[in-house]
Amino acid sequence: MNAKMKDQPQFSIGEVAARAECQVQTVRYYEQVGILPQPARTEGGQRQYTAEHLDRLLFVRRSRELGFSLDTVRRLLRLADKQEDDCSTVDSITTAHLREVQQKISHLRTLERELKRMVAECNHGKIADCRIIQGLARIGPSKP
Amino acid sequence: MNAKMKDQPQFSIGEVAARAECQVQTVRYYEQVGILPQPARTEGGQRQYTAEHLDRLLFVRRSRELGFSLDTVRRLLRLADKQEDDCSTVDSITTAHLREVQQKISHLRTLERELKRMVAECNHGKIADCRIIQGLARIGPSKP
DNA sequence: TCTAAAACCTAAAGCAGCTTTAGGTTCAAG
DNA sequence: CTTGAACCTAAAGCTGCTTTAGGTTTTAGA
Repeated sequence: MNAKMKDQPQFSIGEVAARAECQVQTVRYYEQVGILPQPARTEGGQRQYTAEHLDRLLFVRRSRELGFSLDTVRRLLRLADKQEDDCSTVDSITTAHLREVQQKISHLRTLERELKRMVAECNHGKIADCRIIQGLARIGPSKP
Repeated sequence: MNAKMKDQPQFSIGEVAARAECQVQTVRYYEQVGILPQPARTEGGQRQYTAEHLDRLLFVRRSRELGFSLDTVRRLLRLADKQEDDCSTVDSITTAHLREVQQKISHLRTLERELKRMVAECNHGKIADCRIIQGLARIGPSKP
């Protein structure tokens, strides 16, 4: 068995997109912004992906689903390629992202409480008396 | 006292922006997209806002802080102007938005759990053995 | 073998909700 | 009267794709 075997192109763009559960255009977009390397092409100019490309795309999609920005995904990909490096950077990137997620949650919970209160206060009458509209119109919390 | 009194222009764009705690450019942007009406101008062409404009801007900012889209803010503003209408539409817009916020929270909580698990599993060694990277590289949950 | 449809290609614009940049003009204080 | 802060417009930039327009290639069936 020679080394060529593992390099044989195996997937069209439609196939990798389906396996990664994303759109074909998204795959092209990732190539365009340098997240995915340029694959080989057929004589007619169509992209041919290897299993390695697919793995990389799956990594990207999974990272995106977890809410990492494309820029962070780029950093994670670079780190993933340095197998012998220490994983502390990966750890701190993930921890930082976790904290961002937690902050978003707490912000949304504040909104949730506020919206619930507004809905609860609504007296279902005319807009002139609507507490929701009054709540929106009222001056913000930090006004002296 | 004549009716003119309440129409006297009172604020520059910098003043309304400061009171609404937003940027000057944001105020101009709202005018551009039809969220705020065009104010009078000085001879030199600078915008002059009335108290009414300011109220409207405060309404917009407060709605935005609660996460309503600009399009929804437009609808709320239209409703707010129809004082004698029933407020049921306002109620349903708010309730629908509350549900969206709750969905976002539950999505973020899923991410939070996942990220926490990944960070906890990290063994702080080499990237080759990093469970976080492995977690990102692994095939998604719905693969047979 | 031919043909029609499905899948692919590029380049550019569009979405939300602003922010930033560039290059001026007006206003208010000293 | 000058200077600097605040204002003006128009257009581009941001994120992460999606959509549109207008073609070319591949593939499955007759």
